[in-house]
Amino acid sequence: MALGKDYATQECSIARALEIVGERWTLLVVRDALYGVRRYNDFLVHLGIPRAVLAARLQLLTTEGILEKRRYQESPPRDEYVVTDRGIALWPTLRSLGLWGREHFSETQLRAFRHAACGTELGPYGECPACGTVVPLPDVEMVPGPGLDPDPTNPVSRALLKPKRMLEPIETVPV
Amino acid sequence: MALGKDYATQECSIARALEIVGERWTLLVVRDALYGVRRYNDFLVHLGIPRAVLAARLQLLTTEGILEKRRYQESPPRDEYVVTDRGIALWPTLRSLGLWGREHFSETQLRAFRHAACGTELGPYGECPACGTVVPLPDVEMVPGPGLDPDPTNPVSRALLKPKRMLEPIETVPV
DNA sequence: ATCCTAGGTTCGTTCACTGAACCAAGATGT
DNA sequence: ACATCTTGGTTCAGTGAACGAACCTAGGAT
Repeated sequence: MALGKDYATQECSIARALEIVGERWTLLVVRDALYGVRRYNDFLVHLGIPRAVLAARLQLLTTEGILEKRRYQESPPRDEYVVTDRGIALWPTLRSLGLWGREHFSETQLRAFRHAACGTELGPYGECPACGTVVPLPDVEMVPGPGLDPDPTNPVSRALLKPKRMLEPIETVPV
Repeated sequence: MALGKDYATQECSIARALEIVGERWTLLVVRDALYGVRRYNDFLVHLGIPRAVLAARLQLLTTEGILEKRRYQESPPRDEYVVTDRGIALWPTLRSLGLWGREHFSETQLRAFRHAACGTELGPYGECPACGTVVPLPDVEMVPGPGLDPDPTNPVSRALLKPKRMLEPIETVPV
């Protein structure tokens, strides 16, 4: 976290983690990356984040090894940001944070996460109650919940209305 | 998060959660509260946080039902901030965030968490590998790890050097 | 009468976030 | 040939939050 002083005096790995992902917007960028968002403009329209801040966050997440900048076409040269294993490792944190937000501050469920192999909704720790194992993120399927706006204006939210695997790139359909 | 605009456009319980606990310092205050820190001055010296910011965070966490302001003596009137169930519910999030920070950005283990009943170190989801159950926070014992400064200057860090139960108030010994 | 403690508030400075404008390289349309 | 569009940014003035030092208050203690 970069507001003048950091948390350096904190002898604590939570503080270390927050130095990296504790700034405003950062965790939402990672969340979107786990959802399959990869491109600058998709982050931009989905998050409603100022362009300069997005550029700074993508830069920082890349240098910290949470995202990886990767050329996906040569002409014109275009890069996408793909989440790395280090970013995927943030999934339990984001999952439990979202669970907390839903249980304490939300009325309806916005998204559900299921074990793609058997369709069972995940338990609080990301485990499949039916299979009894913790489901790796590529095997998690995200499905829209009842509280989600059925007709969002931006194409990224529309792409995220369809059930999809986590990490799989989103398919934005131009109008 | 209160920087002009909020995350209101985000239809996501992660964003809701971050509106509450996503501001700078907030999660560290909650962490300290779970560790057993309860008093204004103890938060102050342990976190090195500006006084005004601490007052604002304690206020917000209280109105959001994460901490509870409670009079602990009448003369002179003194209040302490005790973490509520809603705050305790943030433990899985903080635990996984700390685990991520340690695994990816830290060399040594700073603190270990054990099942007080059997002494077994907790697994990644806060479960006791020996007992096979998720350990409720009052039954978790925090013990200092090898990476911790053995002779910190402030009394709160000194109090946290001793193994102790989570949530139990810290015992600061005046010099 | 003075000092100390706990828990704040006030205030000027600094710094990050915001939003709008601008920029650039390559593709595409006419 | 020229303008326009798309993608992925940078620049910049204005604003609001964080910082840290100083100050304040109520009640004990010396």
